[in-house]
Amino acid sequence: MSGKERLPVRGAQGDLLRLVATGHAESRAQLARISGLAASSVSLRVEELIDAGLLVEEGSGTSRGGRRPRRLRVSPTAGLLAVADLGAHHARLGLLDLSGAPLVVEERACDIALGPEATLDWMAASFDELLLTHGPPGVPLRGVGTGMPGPVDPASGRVVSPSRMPGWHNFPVAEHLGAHYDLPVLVENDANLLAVGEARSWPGCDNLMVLKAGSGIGCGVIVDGRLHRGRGAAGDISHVRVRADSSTMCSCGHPDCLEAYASGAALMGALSEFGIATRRPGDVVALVEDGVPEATALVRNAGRLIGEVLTVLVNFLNPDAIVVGGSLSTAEPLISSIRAAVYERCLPLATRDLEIAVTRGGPDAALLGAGSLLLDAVLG
Amino acid sequence: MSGKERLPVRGAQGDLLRLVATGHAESRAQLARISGLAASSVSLRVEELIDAGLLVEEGSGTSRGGRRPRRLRVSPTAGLLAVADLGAHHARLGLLDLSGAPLVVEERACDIALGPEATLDWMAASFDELLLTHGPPGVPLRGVGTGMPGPVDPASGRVVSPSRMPGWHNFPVAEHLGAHYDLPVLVENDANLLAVGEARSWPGCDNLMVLKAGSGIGCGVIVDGRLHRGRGAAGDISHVRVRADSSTMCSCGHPDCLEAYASGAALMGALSEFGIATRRPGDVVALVEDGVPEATALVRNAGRLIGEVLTVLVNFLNPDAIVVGGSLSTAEPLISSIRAAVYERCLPLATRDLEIAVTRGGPDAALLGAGSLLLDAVLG
DNA sequence: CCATCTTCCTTCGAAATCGAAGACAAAGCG
DNA sequence: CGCTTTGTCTTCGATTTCGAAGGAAGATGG
Repeated sequence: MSGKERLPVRGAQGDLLRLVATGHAESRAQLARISGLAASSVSLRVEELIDAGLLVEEGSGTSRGGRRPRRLRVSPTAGLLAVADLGAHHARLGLLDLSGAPLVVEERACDIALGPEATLDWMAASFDELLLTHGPPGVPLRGVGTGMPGPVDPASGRVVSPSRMPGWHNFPVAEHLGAHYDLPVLVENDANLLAVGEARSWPGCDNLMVLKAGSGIGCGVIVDGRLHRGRGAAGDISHVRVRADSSTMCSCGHPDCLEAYASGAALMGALSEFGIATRRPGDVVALVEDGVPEATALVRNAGRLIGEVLTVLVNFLNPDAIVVGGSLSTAEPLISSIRAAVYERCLPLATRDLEIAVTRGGPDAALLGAGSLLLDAVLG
Repeated sequence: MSGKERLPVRGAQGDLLRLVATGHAESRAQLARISGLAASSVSLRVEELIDAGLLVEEGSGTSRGGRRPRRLRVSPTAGLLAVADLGAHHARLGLLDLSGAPLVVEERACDIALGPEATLDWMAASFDELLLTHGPPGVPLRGVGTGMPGPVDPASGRVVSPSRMPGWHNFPVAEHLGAHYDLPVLVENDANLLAVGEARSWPGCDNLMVLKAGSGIGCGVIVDGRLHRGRGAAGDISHVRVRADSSTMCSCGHPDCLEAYASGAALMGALSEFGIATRRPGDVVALVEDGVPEATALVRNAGRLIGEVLTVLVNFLNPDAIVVGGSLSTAEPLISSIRAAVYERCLPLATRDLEIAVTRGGPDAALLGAGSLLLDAVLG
């Protein structure tokens, strides 16, 4: 593997490179405006970055009434990032260039129940394979990152108290991956990565709640443009008590958690009581689209419960938008019931300019989020 | 009035002065560490600030094994801030020096129902009086700030849709005060000011929820060390739906809002149905301390309801601490029921290091918060 | 086509910042 | 006491950044 050399950027150069890489700026003038540096300083540093082969000039942008800007891009040869989004039974793996744009993305079957060592070694092998088949020769790997379907302590890179990951509790994921690669390693909760990825598609929205509705219910929170982690566990909404007709026990030991009614797993369980078999949350969406009334009713109820929980959070956080992602997000009744509940019950002041919408970032949003966070680590 | 001259600080000088003023640093070495500037640059700028009469050296600090730092303080002659915390029937008014330390604080009766013009003119007159009687001669006023018992749009300085402030909707408070003083003017929600003030007493806690339990229920949110405003309305928890035995309509038009059960006003109303008359939320606390069972039961129930709402927010925001302030905060049963509800129902991961405590900042915390935010405006 | 405007980018001297080296001042310890 | 350790603060030359001015390149509008 060719690529243990550190990126030769520091200080202002790193800032500028990051701004271009993350898509916040694509001309010298924009860089000057956003970074706060003087235009002359920007020109100097950009010159150096181009000489170092990290940036390239590529065509010119559009202008309304002035000289066209010379568009800047991160050089395709500047480096690669290997990123993954690990799910219970499958993982998305990809290579990104240093602008965070994907070169390859593949979805592969896997099984996290095999335990951390087996899964992470499989992941590393998959990365190596991707690099071999799709990595441009001579372009070094600069960082590795992955999302986990459970709580992560980002400082130590460990998974903590995951509910659906037997054998993973307290396993040092970052350290284990770091043994394969002597590079910056990022380990983060999957909903958080989704949130960071989505944030790129919502310019101007500095405060976002990004719901991931799949087998479980996760939520990533963007405050002031940055991922909010709290003490490491922020974003949990799945164990909020909801007002339900019946009374169901959640795996956490409390009754009537949101997760016990509105998660994909809960919906699948409820459907099986009607004698309807499903294998994954996406099957529930298919049933809804086919007009199966039991499925529609269940999804609608799930949306209402989620919406009622969001009500509290919307009044409290007053975000710019709520974004719904995850495999259940394509179920139209889910999002419309969420909308109805939120708009009905929240303060007008909080919903005045609130947008509630499905993912804009596409299926690779979480991978892009991983790239975005990794860039911060790589461009120190 | 002596004092329309701008503070002659800009750029790095302002940053350094702000760090000393807010108490984040009190020596050159600390300034260098926190600001990120080189020690030599810090020394240069500090020299200039001392020459300009804005900083003074005062004694020396403590050291464990090295030369003692020369302690820096903002000069008492650098300027004054006039701050107020407006309540429904009384206001606290004070003068602070530029380190945010109070020179005088007074509590005076007033009535916001008289309308914005009368109230704000009264406030300005009170400020002038304080300056005349307590302001050191020759020390200029640098900024004016006030807290409002209702939602505030901080950008425009207007009060929006206040529930208990007839005649104030959309009134340009900042502009009106600005007509008296040609100075930076700050207008902010009272719970937000309390939160900022409290944050000074919770070093190391970057994420705080500060509850203000008085006639109403407000909440200020500190995320990443800074006040979170969202789109301007963040922090509302009073109109969350709670699980109550009966069904009560709230003034906002929805049933079973937290405010309808747990606010000081609601408690007073409930007590009057028992034939117990109270005039202010503090009277309820006195009844509790006297062991009046109806009062204790009501307060305990209020705490439980508040705690259940906080449950959701704690899991979501994962803060370092919940601070309870406001006139009801001294009622012991309130805080213990809040604690019980939160610790019982929240995720262990979220409550592991969570502290739930009453105000540390004392009665002037909101004024200190106003000072803190004003400093940011003054030391631009 | 030409004057005019806007925006982008560079040039160059002035100013701010950095960083390494060292002076200064105390605490800890034999 | 002297010696080491730790930490604070200043000096000074090298580097970086700033900002004003102007050149470059295109849009706009007669």
